[in-house]
Amino acid sequence: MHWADHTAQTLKERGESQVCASGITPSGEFHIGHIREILSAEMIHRACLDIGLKSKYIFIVDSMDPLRRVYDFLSPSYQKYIGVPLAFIPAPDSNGEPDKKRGSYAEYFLNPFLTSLERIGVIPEIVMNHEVYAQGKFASKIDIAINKKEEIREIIENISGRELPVDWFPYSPIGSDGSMDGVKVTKYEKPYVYWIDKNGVEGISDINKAEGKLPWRIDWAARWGIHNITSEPAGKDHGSAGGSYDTGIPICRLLGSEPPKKMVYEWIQIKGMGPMSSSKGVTIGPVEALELVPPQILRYIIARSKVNRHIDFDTGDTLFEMADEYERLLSESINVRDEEMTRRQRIAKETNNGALRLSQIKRGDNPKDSWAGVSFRHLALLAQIKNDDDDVWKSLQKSGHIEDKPAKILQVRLERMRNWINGPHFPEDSKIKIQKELSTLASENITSHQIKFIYNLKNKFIICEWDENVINNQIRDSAKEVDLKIKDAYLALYWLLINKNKGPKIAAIISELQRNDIIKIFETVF
RNA sequence: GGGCCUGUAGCUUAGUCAGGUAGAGCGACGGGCUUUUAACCCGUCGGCCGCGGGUUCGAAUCCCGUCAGGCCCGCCA
Repeated sequence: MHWADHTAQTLKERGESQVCASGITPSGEFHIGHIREILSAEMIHRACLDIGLKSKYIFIVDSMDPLRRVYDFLSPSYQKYIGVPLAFIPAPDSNGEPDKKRGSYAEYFLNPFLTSLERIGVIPEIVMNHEVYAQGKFASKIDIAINKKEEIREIIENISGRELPVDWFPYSPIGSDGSMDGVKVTKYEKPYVYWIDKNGVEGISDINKAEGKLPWRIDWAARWGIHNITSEPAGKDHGSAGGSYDTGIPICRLLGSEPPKKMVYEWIQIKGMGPMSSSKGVTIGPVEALELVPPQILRYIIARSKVNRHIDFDTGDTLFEMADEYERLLSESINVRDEEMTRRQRIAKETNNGALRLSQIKRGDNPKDSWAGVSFRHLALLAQIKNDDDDVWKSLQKSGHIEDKPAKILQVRLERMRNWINGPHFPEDSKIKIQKELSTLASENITSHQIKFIYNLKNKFIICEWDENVINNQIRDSAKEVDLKIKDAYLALYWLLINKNKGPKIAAIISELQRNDIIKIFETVF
């Protein structure tokens, strides 16, 4: 069974109605790792719906979280916003300067991410945490937290092993300058928290308004109750022993609600895509990823991996493998009869089908409709040797991949493929590089017999029609005339033209190149 | 120091929760397609399931120990 389905089964025991949630702090650019946070929860949500439970998926934006430090992409003028909730800070302009016209810091980073989410079919109910505070929904939790301050302190100290300062208080009011740093609480009289900030200014915060917030560990535990969250997968940073998940569970109960069951997912790591990018520290964002990869396959990368396995995301060979695996599973699903399968094979099939189901953009879409019918590798190859899309389609018709016109999904896929090939993330090994002259490696592998063939072929190439079929016939004729095995003839051409011992149809490559260029390369042999 | 996760074929892994003859893909190799392939089809090779012990009629699976790798415990998913 797929992990999301399994989780849904477990949740069913808890009740008919589920709320799956993710929470992310919009402190900077979103990246591919956040996709796992989102999709882990969203797939559980879908799995719940699929077994007939009621479920909703909410995305809580930690807009009330303070700016921690001045990040590299921010100008030093952000210094004054440290400790200020991200919802109340202006967004940076292209120089990293605060610019009030751009809206809030939180929304500035959030919005493009939401666009990406929509493209992978994730339409969450957005909850801006600062609004929840402003609506007074945190008030009762804040009140309990303050009244049970010592119990909470004990939980955090015992479980996390961390010692809290003597003047620790389970509520951080916003000071006179907007920052929560260095604000000391002096008194609590429901619903008012009295304080004195680091500038010596005294003030009052109303717990019914967004005039302060609960510290992270309590905030998280409180929101589980406020939104009735039943499932919230968390990153391993929160999940490790003594982390915020472990303290959150008893705190949530103390605040009067039943917490979700702990679920921890592993990180996505970005594997270097070759020496160039890894040293430059290129990270890949969801927007960028979606320009290369079809949305179903991006979802599949998350769906196929168990939550506790880390994922090496890279835009090189593994992307080929995952994409082709997706295609293969789609076309395979009718292979074996169920009764002929062993228990293990059945489990594997069930899990795979679950992954495919959850990889669709819209819940309920038939996975088969996302089948392009051509492997990534093959398309990558055609895209490189055929500059015109129509020639790609012709080639696919000829090879029997498609019957007549390419489906929309295939057209889009080719477009993305061209982006990938022309961008920095395409793996070197998969690139076809046309040689300018005979390489040393090639000269070591070409025999005198093969040189005779090339000489013969050159003379034909000077006069023949420049068409793929004609060219191919010339190659075969040439080989026969000098009594060379066809296979060795092709081998010679591979070595000479792309410096490898194998490759795509060589006639296709040659026909895409200029006659004169080919002749020139040939002449470097003699 | 505390803890989590992982270790199965050259590579990526399924199977571990509910113990019952070790599955798959990629790669490699071979063959076919009377036109080559990084297309397509067929086949072959390849695993002391990290190591040692225990429980069991039976262990990749449960228990104990051990080694190796990755990661988290300073609000970065």
